[in-house]
Amino acid sequence: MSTGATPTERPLRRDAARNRELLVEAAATVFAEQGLDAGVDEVARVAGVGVGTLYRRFPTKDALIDALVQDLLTSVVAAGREALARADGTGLESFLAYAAEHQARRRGCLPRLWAGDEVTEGLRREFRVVAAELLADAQAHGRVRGDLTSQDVSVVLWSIRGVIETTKDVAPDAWRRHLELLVIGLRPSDVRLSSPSLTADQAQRVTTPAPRPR
Amino acid sequence: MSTGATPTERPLRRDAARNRELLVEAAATVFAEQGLDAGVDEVARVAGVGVGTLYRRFPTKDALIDALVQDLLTSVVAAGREALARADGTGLESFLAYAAEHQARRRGCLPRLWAGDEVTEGLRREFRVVAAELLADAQAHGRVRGDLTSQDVSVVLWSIRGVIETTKDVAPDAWRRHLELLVIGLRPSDVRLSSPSLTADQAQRVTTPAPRPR
DNA sequence: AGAGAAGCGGAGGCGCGACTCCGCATCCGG
DNA sequence: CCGGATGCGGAGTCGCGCCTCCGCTTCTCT
Repeated sequence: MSTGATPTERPLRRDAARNRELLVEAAATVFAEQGLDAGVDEVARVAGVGVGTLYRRFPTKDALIDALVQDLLTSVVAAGREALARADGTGLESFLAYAAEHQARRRGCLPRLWAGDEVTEGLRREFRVVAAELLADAQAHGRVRGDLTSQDVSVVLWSIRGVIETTKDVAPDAWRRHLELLVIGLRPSDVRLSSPSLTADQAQRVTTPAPRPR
Repeated sequence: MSTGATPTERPLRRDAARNRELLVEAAATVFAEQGLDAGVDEVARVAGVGVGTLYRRFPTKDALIDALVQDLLTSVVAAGREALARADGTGLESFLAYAAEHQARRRGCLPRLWAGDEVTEGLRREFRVVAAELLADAQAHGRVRGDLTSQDVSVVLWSIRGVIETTKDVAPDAWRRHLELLVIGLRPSDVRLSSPSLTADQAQRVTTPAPRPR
């Protein structure tokens, strides 16, 4: 605990704070439009600041991307907690919709959303916890199959990611119908599943690749 | 017609033909393990040839990737035709399984599978045709919802892509269970879908981005 | 077996993109 | 209203990865 990681280190001058916002916003836009290998200079240009400014606030391009990932994961986890509070079995479904919606909005950082980096790993852990609780709630109310695991919930979002990344700007809403079909598939049914779920261990390792190759 | 594009231009010396094979194989491996921005030199190294050899056979890195895409699309389309020949309504399901399986095997080129390049666009067109016919067959036998469109079939594969890319080496089979759930969702049901399908036009534009930006 | 075509390797060139540096501008407490 | 601290910009550096080039090797046809 103590003075964790993200907390305020010092107030940051007013203009500087504003520039930070501009940068994050610009990064979201640029990466969404051109993919993660858009140039850093382009992000700075769109934000209307110099590259120097960018690098003073984010020591590295990766750090900038991580900021986007943090934004996204934070609001998704928060939404999950909220949905969970209803405790009426409908939380899981609306959570999936919410999470999908936000993945679409912040599609720029999707390739890094589930792919490692210890900074954001804590948030992903929280995500897993919330997902498990939402699933338990939905199962308790008989709204989804009993043989689902919390890993299956993650997989749903990974699949939505595929749809979003493929349909990109042409049809930014294509994921909606897909999610509807998928949710129907999650409902209790007498069809047995023959393939095993991911284990909790595997699901965790998916989000934290090996040591430090990249 | 005439002497199309892919057909034999000249027999190619035996060792050269073998090297070409080695290169494609190496590319599949390397790109699968390290992603598409693995170095060209690495591919050559794994294939056991020099970069010069690689570039004599494939004028550009993109051309090498396209070769992988062609491989994949060709066998998927072929499998689709075969499944269609059964004409008993089960073709769609086994086609999806087959296509998913092959996407997993050739996961190195997934980011380019559905993303433009006029060379492979012809194959994607064939894919769309086969998918539509398989869907019609399945619907005629009452095995899937009547309100599905052939675009929905494509979307299923795009979503599988997301699962494969995310679970990568940790759990290369994770997509199986997901596909099972998805297929259940495709079955006829009394739940109405509230989101519209992609239009045929949109689905086509997804696979052929703008002019020549990139 | 010999000749010439076809193929091979890998050292470098070249361009692009992440990051650094430092003289100048802007903010804000007294 | 002034001075020092904080922040800014963008030209330049550096490394990396795609691709070229050319002297040598290997195949194949007679």
